[in-house]
Amino acid sequence: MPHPATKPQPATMPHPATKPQPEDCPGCATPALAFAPHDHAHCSSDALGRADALAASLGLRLTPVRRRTLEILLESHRALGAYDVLNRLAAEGFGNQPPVAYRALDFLEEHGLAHRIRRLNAFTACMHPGEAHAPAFLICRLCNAVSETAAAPVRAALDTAATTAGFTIERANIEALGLCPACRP
Amino acid sequence: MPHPATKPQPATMPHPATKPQPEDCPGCATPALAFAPHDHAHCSSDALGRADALAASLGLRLTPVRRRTLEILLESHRALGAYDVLNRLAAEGFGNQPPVAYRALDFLEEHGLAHRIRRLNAFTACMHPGEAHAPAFLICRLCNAVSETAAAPVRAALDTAATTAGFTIERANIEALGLCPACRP
DNA sequence: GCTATGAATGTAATAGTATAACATGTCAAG
DNA sequence: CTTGACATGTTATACTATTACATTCATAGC
Repeated sequence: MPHPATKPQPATMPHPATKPQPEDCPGCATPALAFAPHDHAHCSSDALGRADALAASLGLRLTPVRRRTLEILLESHRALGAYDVLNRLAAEGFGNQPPVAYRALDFLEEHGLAHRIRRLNAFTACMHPGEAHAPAFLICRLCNAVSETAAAPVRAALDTAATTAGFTIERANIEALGLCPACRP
Repeated sequence: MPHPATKPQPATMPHPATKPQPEDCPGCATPALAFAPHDHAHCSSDALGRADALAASLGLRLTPVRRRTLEILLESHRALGAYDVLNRLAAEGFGNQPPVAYRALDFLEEHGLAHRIRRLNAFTACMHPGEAHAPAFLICRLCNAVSETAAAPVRAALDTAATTAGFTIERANIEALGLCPACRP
């Protein structure tokens, strides 16, 4: 049973990052969220496991809200707005004010368990926490699918440019907007 | 007279992008805004000239609001929030509702005359409009200085990664946060 | 000239995103 | 058991951005 979670999620999942939402996008309407279909339940629990391990080894406090927030991001497997996350949390008995979501999301981001996608004002679970990686995001402008790609070479090029300017990079956001394979004409 | 505009601007200029604003940052408190001091009046009028030329050659309508918006960005030579721009425009007799600023800024961005810096929710004039270029921004987290650097190699690396994923990049935001030369310990 | 047309602007109202500030609770070290 | 650090809950508010509609302006065609 290779793709258990690959059909349209229940009614529980409204939208990635709100606005332009052609749900009928050829390949992206399939909620498999990277650009290729895959066993999401697997990669999800996998990532959660690594998050637990990372928290244990670093002494991070992956409290209930934080862990649940991460699970929510992993389950939906797409970029969620802070208020989307908040609604879910509130429905499950956690606080229902914005700081609840923002604090959890900030924590996750700070420790590399999630990423913030500024173009979408949204957050997404990191698919390989713990590994040193400079994430870059490919965002489909039609279906809003988001894919985190390895960007070591990109980051290297960026570091070179920065060094030339005497600038020291601490964090970088690399976000590309365009068309995913499924949405391309 | 090499640096005509390099002393703290009048009281007219409140702030780049609001929040964390140590004005006493060693080198960045000097309003020379790239990381090195330079003749800002020159590069500013230079950029404006190129914008005019570009508009003429492409048949763009660089109307008063739009041109003035660009001037405002160039004058301040830093990243300005939409509402910063709006306040200035309103003070000069243009409309005082958000769409006035957003429309002008969107126009400028669309035609490569300005860039949007998502990390700061701010906008900055493009320093070399017309030239095909993939801009990358270096943002100092202490003084908020923003520098646009040439990022052709960065963009090339990103394109490679995207192609591998079957993704077609149309636009990209590359933003690095860190320490500028003047703010480095 | 005169008007039809589309683009640009003005304006009001509202939606969406994020943070400050303070109170309360929890847990572990001493 | 107390202290102190961190985490959470909650209120209020600030900041960013868009929708919708009315009006004005420029231009091309008659």
